Amino acid sequence: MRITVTTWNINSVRLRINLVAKFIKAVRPDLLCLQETKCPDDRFPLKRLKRLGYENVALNGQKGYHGVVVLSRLPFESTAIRAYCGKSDCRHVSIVLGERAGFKDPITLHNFYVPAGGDIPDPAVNAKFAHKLAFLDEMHASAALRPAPSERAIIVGDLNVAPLECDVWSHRQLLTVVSHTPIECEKLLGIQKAGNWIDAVRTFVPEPTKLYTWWSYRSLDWIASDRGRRLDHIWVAPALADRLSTVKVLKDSRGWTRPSDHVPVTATLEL
DNA sequence: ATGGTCGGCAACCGA
Repeated sequence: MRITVTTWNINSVRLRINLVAKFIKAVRPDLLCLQETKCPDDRFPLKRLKRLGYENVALNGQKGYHGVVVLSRLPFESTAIRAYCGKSDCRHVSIVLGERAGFKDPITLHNFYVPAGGDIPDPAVNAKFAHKLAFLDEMHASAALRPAPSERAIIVGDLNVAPLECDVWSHRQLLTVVSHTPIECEKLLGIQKAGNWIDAVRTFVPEPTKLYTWWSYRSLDWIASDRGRRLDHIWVAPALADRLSTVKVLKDSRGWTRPSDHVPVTATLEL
């Protein structure tokens, strides 16, 4: 059995529902994890997505900001939502695939939208950056994000950190820019290390090859300047490491009409 | 060196 998992910060699911449909028709992932849906659950375009084949939906949305969802062609055993930093922000949803989906051994999938962290990389003067660091600390401390050796688990999402030098267009110029400051990179890599997570994307595109998943809207010519960052991630637990067969970053979608500033990242697992 | 653009939702906030 083969499953495909996509993560995509859609930056408003209602505005870009036609781009979601276009992506689905081209890629048809089994699991589509979106972030920044910017949509309350009762306004989510459920019918359209069900018609597109996604009958199983784990929603965690709110009005105006944030919001995550897991859309699935396969039925879930369970879903869960975790609140981080004592806030009601919709930044996490997880699902478990099991016997109903044809898996004897369950697979847990976490979908995260880590706070972006504002502009000033100093937690003493920027509460948004302090929130981001606290959020990463809470992820580090979470037992749910430290899978046992036999446990089949996946983390995806817009983690809003580009941890490696080759995850940004200029390591030197971004050292003081939120998303690539040393403290964030250390914290993100610390979470990865504590859970023995494998960075699925870098399994196929190893360092030092440059690879990005986000290009700012504030660029006259995003493709010519190519000042990107790799903010969107797929990590797998050790039990799934040798099951990865492909990873694709759909850079073309950044050039679609009225695009998201993030592009979809898709991993394939042979189970 | 700075400012540049989006989306939500109705004045700015967040990215």
